[in-house]
Amino acid sequence: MTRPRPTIHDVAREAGASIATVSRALNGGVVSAAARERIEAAIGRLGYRRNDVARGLVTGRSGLVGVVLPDLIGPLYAHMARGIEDVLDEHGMHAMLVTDHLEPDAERRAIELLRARQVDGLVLIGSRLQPADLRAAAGSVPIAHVQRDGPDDEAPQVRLDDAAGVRAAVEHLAAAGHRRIAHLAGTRRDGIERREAFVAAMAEAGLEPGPIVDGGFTEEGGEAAAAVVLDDPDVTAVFCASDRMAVGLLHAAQRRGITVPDDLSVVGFDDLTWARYLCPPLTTVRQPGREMGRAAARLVLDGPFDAAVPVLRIAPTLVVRASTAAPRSHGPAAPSQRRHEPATEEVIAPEIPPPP
Amino acid sequence: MTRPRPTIHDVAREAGASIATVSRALNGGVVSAAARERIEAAIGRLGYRRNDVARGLVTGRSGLVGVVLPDLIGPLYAHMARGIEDVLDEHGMHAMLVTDHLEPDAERRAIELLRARQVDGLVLIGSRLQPADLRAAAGSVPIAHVQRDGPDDEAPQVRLDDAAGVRAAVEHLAAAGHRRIAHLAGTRRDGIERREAFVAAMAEAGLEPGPIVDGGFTEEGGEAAAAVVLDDPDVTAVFCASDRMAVGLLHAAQRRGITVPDDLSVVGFDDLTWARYLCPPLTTVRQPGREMGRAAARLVLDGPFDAAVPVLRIAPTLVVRASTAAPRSHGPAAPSQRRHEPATEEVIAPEIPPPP
DNA sequence: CTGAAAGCGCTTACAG
DNA sequence: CTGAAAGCGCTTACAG
Repeated sequence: MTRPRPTIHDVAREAGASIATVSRALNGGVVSAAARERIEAAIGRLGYRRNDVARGLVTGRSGLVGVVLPDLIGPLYAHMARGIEDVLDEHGMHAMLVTDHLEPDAERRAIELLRARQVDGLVLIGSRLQPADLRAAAGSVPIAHVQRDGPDDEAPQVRLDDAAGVRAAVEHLAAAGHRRIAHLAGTRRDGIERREAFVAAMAEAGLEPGPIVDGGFTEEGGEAAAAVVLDDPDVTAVFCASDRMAVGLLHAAQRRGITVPDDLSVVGFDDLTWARYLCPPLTTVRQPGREMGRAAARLVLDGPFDAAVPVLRIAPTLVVRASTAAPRSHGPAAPSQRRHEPATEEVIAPEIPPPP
Repeated sequence: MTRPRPTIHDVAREAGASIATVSRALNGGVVSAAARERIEAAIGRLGYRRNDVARGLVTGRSGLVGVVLPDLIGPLYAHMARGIEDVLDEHGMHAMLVTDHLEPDAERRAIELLRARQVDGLVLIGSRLQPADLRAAAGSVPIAHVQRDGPDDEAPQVRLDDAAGVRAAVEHLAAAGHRRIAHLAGTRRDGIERREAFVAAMAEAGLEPGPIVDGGFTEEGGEAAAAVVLDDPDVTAVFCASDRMAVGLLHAAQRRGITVPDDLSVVGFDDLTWARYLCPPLTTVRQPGREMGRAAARLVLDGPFDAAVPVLRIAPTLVVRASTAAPRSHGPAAPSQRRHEPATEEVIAPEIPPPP
């Protein structure tokens, strides 16, 4: 059972053909019916499987796209990976996933490793490498970014339309009657974009932005930042730049006896798997990870359709659950919003403004 | 920038050495200091990176371990993958992940694909292939299983000590005073093991098992199965074979106005990321996915230490949160258990019985 | 339609 | 310590 695996030579001998003919049979080239039959029989008898590594060496294509992502645990990244696999599958290609845990050094190593394995392309999720370092590590391998964290480079990228998501959230809150809305912000590039979009959306709604506090995107950060926000008695709603911070906020509020949404409305961002399971179920901006992954994979395989527009924006949707309601000063909210009924949710796709 | 990548020949020419010497320098062989210096300089100038695919072809080792797992979305599988990567990293090796979405056909294809890429080993998570099919697909590539779903084969495997986890859950419930405990079961192999362990643990506690209903491990299944269980007025507690079924049960209970844990105690299984976020936070049996992945990776790299014990059992822990309390007939539970305070949790490591 | 030959980018005895 | 040569398992013009 542990005898050396059969090679194309073994098949050729067994079938009474040359290896060139076997190779053609394997790759759908022109081969007489008789030869094909003998070869297939030999393959079956020997249990032969082509060595794709050797094949890749001569064809110069590995059929592999390298994916470097922060981790596999965050459901958002996993969804993106799934989207990438969707389109690679259609092309008979496969993904090789390497995690970098948000460390630039690990990111560089991951890229070099992938390059040494001759990947045909690279999808980088949340890359923070500087353009020069990136190019040095990746050489001439084509790249597509998803939600790149570092400054733009020449590679095409797909990003969430963060501003549209923020606008939908703020409009939802403003329409419910909230006037003083706080923001828990994150420090990455998309956090900054969301923060700026928050200020802009508030202005559009004719409102002053409430307190803006950095929560670093994490539960703990959200919990710490919550203190500042909850001390402001005029704040009736908080828009968080991530679901993880929203959880921290929810805990902090509960500890202080502040009831959501009666005393405070909370909106998250991402719609992670568990957002619907929170107490109360969280109103949040859903990030379509799988679609973003699909778009990136297409970008890396086909290149951008229009090199002049290297950023492809994907539209998020607002998912309205039970963590938002009218502020107390407006009287009790409708009964349907008082119940924490996870089954009830409403999805709002924000209007995407036409590209400038 | 898109000029062909430099090869070992280019480096040799640039450094005035032979490719054999360059190869030795690259692999830490004996090379004069002068030569090594010239070679390193040449590598830097050219931006050379070794082609690991070509290297693998001659060494016969790819440095890759193939991992086939149901999906990347389930946090448990992601943790297992992380554990596998932990130990591969220590060995300078890497994982190639392929998902099969629980379809045997996809599993077979995944294995063949991985074999064609010359993986040095295979870790199969939840494999359901028959031993013969498995061997046919994998050839002579070493295999280690994690929580294998199909019947045992000759490959070493790591499994959760399901029975120990079930026992801890049942003892916890029995100690709280519950007498009639129902079980939501799953149909996979580990579901069956948990079901049998449930019956055994109830007997040990001197109790008749309550109703046992199949919920297929899913939220929907749990919700459907819950109906049967909730119709039994004597049932005061339910032990679910998965957190996902527990969520379904929680929803069904809420819809009927049954309060957890006041009217009903609920225990889950797995401790998925969001179990602590449920209403109320879920008492559950934590499956140490990362450790299980680590153990499997060691198994596939080193082989089993003792071929006579091909099943390595990993101990789970019971995480006590707010979804369990004394049954109502025992009077109101302690106040600390009435509050849904996610911060409060108690971890109980069940005693692992010595191997027979 | 078929086969001999060159070559993909490396490593590894084997001589020197 | 170093280099020429063979070979890993394939594909692909090039002749026939």
